[in-house]
Amino acid sequence: MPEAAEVEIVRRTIAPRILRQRFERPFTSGLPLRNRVIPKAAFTACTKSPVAEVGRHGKLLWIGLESGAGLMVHLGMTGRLLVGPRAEKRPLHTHLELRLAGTDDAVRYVDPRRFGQVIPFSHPDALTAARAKLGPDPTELDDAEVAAVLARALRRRKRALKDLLLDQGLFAGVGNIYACEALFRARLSPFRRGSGLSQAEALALVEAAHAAVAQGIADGGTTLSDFVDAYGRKGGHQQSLLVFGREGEACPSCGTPIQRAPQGGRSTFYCHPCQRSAARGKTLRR
DNA sequence: CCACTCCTGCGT
DNA sequence: ACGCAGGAGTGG
Repeated sequence: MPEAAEVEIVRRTIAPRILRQRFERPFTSGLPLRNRVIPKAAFTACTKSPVAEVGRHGKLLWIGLESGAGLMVHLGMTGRLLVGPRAEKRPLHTHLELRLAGTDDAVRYVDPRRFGQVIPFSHPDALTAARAKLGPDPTELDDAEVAAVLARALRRRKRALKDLLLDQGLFAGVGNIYACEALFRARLSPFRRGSGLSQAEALALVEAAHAAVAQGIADGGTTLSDFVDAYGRKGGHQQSLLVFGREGEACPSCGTPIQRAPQGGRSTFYCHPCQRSAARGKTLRR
């Protein structure tokens, strides 16, 4: 559900509510997240010092404490990070609750499918290690140097552009929605190989990924069914999606019906005429 | 590259 | 009843 834009909205809405606050009295559901059960005791280090930072890199969100300990959060498909009155009924599928000391509020991690993760850490090295596996975040792709490096990296890979966009080691935070949107914006076929791109095309794709995610953030994120910010409010970008989820609808550019095709086990939405394979460009199917 | 896994919920 | 879902990992 959440890609970089949605996670950024969560970060922005939760940060002012928890910065300088201290957690206490963790509650855990005891159910595994991504097949792992985290014992409640593992969260006690998170109750010793106040929140110093709420950060994000791609889809990875973290809450850093003054002590250097903290929590990494990955929302998976259906994860929500909510803040609100602890007197309110705990939502179904709440797997972690941390009360905010001296207030009536609590932070809750809610995740029906349990594909997400909440990982406590006691030293910031753990965070550094996790971030080291990620490529640049789309929000930093307006940096000309970062964009050029990434464009060159794209041209060295043989995989299909759609797969490359979903590779978190290349574009941290681009998921299925924004990958489709970026390819449409750049007018590139999802099935083309990275190695077939010209430098200009590769750069256009990087810029399109940046623009697509930036628009998603400006619109408060995309809510297809699950996404909400830390206050439980839905996003608005689903109204402005150009191709994602619009199979059969008219392409906003040429009017041809949008196509859907399986790719890498997931759905790719695109406009066939607008996103042509280059005349000589090798395509992976289609 | 694909198939399959982890889960719940929703729309047809 | 079945297919599909914004993610990510594994194993072939």
